[in-house]
Amino acid sequence: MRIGELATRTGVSVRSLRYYEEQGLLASVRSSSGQRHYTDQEVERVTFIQRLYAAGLSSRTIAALLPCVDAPSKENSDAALERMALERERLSQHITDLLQTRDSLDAMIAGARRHRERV
Amino acid sequence: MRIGELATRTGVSVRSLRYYEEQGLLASVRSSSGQRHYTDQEVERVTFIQRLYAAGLSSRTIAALLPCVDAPSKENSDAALERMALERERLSQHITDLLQTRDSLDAMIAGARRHRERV
DNA sequence: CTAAAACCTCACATGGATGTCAGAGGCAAG
DNA sequence: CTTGCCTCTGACATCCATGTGAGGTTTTAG
Repeated sequence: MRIGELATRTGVSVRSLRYYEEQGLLASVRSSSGQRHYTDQEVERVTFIQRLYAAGLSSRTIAALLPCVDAPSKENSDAALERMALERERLSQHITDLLQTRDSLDAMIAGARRHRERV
Repeated sequence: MRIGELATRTGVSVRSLRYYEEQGLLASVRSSSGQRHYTDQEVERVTFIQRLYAAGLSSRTIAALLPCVDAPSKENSDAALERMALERERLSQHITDLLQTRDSLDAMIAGARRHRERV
């Protein structure tokens, strides 16, 4: 498929897909005229990239991890393993924070509700 | 206390504190010479603001919610309640996504570990 | 064959929170 | 009083993912 279809399938803008390629996160096969072509596999990969972005990882970090997903090997696994564990920890901490924040929000909401009914 | 102390106590830069004030998130009492002064209360408030930032809320949104924390009233509670519920929902969704991402990361890590031991 | 739609590259713009610098004034300790 | 640190405002810089537009080629549909 071409880039437009990948974009609509993943919900990611064409611009972003090109950016991912520029950052080394996403590969494409070029037709003789220079147009990018992708396989169905890439749909999954793009959503995975999006997920990592949502987890707060930067392009650089994602670029460092992806090779390990693609082809786990001695060279990359050692360094990447550590990095993944690190990011996993950061993510866990972040989730904990967010849960706490949600509790705070809930308390705020409950407070507002109480106030409203009292009046 | 003055701004420097608030900064070190909260771990937030002086620059950011001034920015919060500019955005209407944080108030200060000015001395005759124009220096900002804060009470201990503000320490808590700053960390709360940080928490909301970490939850992905923007300054605008935070500014819209905070009045409701400060002084719940008929005027603000009605609109803010809805907004809070909305943000609460967004946050919940985000947490769900992150949990999924963490699972993916765990799978990646497990894969790398397996590979390493196999070799 | 032609027109519309999709694609290409390059480059500049945007937004949001923060960093940083300059120039000036404030305040406490020696 | 002076020295050194803190603070003030204002402005410009930065990072990063994305948007946007120009100018040009390719593909597709009629």
